[in-house]
Amino acid sequence: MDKAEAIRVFESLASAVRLDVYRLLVRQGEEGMVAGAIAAALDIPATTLSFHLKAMSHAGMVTVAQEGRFLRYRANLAQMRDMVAFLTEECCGGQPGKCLAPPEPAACTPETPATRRKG
Amino acid sequence: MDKAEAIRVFESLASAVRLDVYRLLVRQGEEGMVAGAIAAALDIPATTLSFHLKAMSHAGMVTVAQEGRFLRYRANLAQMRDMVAFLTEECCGGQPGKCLAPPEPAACTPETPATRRKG
DNA sequence: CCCACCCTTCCAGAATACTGGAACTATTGA
DNA sequence: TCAATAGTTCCAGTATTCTGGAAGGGTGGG
Repeated sequence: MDKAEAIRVFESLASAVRLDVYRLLVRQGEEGMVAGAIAAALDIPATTLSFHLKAMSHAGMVTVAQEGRFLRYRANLAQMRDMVAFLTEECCGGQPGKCLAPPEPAACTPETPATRRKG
Repeated sequence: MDKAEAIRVFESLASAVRLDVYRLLVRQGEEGMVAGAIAAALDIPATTLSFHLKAMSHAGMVTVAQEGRFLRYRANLAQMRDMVAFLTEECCGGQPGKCLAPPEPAACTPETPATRRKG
């Protein structure tokens, strides 16, 4: 991820509407959501939502797939992880010792039991 | 970190100027930088820089300490970690299995126990 | 084909953010 | 106290983004 893309990612999350959309899609997981359903769930006019979805899609934070007349949007978690890696890189590159500690990846614990720790 | 604070954090990183300032401060580490030095390094007018530093400070992304006539700014890495935790929480809360895998904390290798908890 | 439907793009007005010169406050040194 | 320095706030002009109605492009059912 380069600087320009990182900026687009941050812009994708830097407003209440966009953060709401993103969080909604994250909660939906793989199922994602059709544009109209997002608009209904968040009570946003279609044009306004489309404006934001376009920006988020351009930033790679969401993916879009056509299903007949519908457009299904999904959160792209890989892009978020890349963004975190970008920030970590920023940090560690100059000051390894002062970098982010691996704080608690256990909050997530996807499938590696080795990463488990105290609750 | 609540939603409003998260938005401020993202706004702090969503422009080239601010991202440049933040990265510069990260590279400086604990030493930080005085406002005038930042302005000189990045070739930004004092007023413009002050505008952005205020926003970043309000978001908690940088800290400021007075040293005589000077104001020394430092990147607040703890806030960035909290932001990452906020995003992770978003993700894991609804879909633990599909959450961010612990990608490679080894890229950092902090191993300083002092950096474990946030200050 | 034709229409209903879903969503997007177009566009203009509103709102917000950015920029930087001038003035101001705070601190230091003489 | 006075002058110089560091940085901020004030303020205006400029630029950018956001908003949502109207119109347009695809898609599927009849």
